[in-house]
Amino acid sequence: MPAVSDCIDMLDSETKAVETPEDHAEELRLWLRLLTCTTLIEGEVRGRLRQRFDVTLPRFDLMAQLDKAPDGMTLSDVSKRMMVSNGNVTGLVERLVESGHLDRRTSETDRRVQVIRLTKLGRAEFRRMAAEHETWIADLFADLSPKDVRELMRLLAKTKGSAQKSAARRRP
Amino acid sequence: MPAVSDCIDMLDSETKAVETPEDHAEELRLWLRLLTCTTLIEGEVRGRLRQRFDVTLPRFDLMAQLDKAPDGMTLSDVSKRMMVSNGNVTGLVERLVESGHLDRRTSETDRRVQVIRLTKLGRAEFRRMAAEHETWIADLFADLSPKDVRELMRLLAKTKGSAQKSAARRRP
DNA sequence: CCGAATTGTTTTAAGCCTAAAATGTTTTCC
DNA sequence: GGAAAACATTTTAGGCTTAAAACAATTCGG
Repeated sequence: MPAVSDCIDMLDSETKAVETPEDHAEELRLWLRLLTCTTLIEGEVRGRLRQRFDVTLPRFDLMAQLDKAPDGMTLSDVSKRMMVSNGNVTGLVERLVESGHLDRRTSETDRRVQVIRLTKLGRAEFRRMAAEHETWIADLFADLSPKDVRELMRLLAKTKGSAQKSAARRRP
Repeated sequence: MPAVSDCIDMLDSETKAVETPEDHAEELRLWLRLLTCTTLIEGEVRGRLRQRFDVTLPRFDLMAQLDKAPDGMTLSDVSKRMMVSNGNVTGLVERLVESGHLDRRTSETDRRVQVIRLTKLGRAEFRRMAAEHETWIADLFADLSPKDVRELMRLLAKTKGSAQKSAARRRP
């Protein structure tokens, strides 16, 4: 049987007339668990990349973006895709050009734009790492059934949508 | 109708006699989506903390750990809980002691150990931030029904367990 | 009891990351 | 055409983060 205060809360939330301090402990716990999972997996992948290939995770991520774009990408594109700041990409690219994994040139048609591509070396090294990386991920998620995976995909898609809407509300 | 190669794969995966290159594209997509969700929410929370309270996310996270431990924690405890390196905590604590949010003292019984606590100021400021933080999280997850939340919690618990097992397999 | 592991923390070196300001380029629109 | 807005990138200053090595204190096993 619901307590009186619960009924009042329900009325409030329906009428939206009064703001009562609502309980969001469940969402908070969900967020912490989501963060834990990501941190756990990310740390594991970071460590394996370092041990097996002596490469950092951000470098790998950047190369992964470029592998999907044979014609190259602009720094802005990369920055949006990776959801990191512009300045971050500048430095990352600098180091990867230095090590011979990336090729960088100024666009012919718009001199503001820098187009970057994987070099032959970069692509070869990335493919080699990516193949192994995929097995790590499979292993990390090994306990999930195909149905679990589908269901998680669905719920995370909903989560992503929800978060994007919330972000847009703040920064329209 | 399944292709012949699929049947062969299924036999292989049952008998475990032959290693065939299996397809783990779904798990990979799941991992990328998980990472996207976390990055999205984390970035949003980071920005709001900075705008509203001029505090960084790591500082907030550290204070959150200490708020749950009135008797204080050792640096190692904090490091494990936050899943970050020891050296990271050292610097973070340094800055928070400097700003008057934390109190740090050497343990009486074990002179290796540093025990840190929130100061009165630290606790007050944290509580103020935490209250608002909770509403942000609620808003970010607003599109999820209570059932969605429960289901996500369950699947992420399973994911966490799976990842921990996988990590333990590599580093026993 | 004492040397050897173990544990807790700090230091070091390098890289990652952000927000904000600065720089150079293109587009817009009067 | 030219000023103003928008865009792409870099720079700056500061903080975060890691792995590995160094240091300090305790515990363990003989």
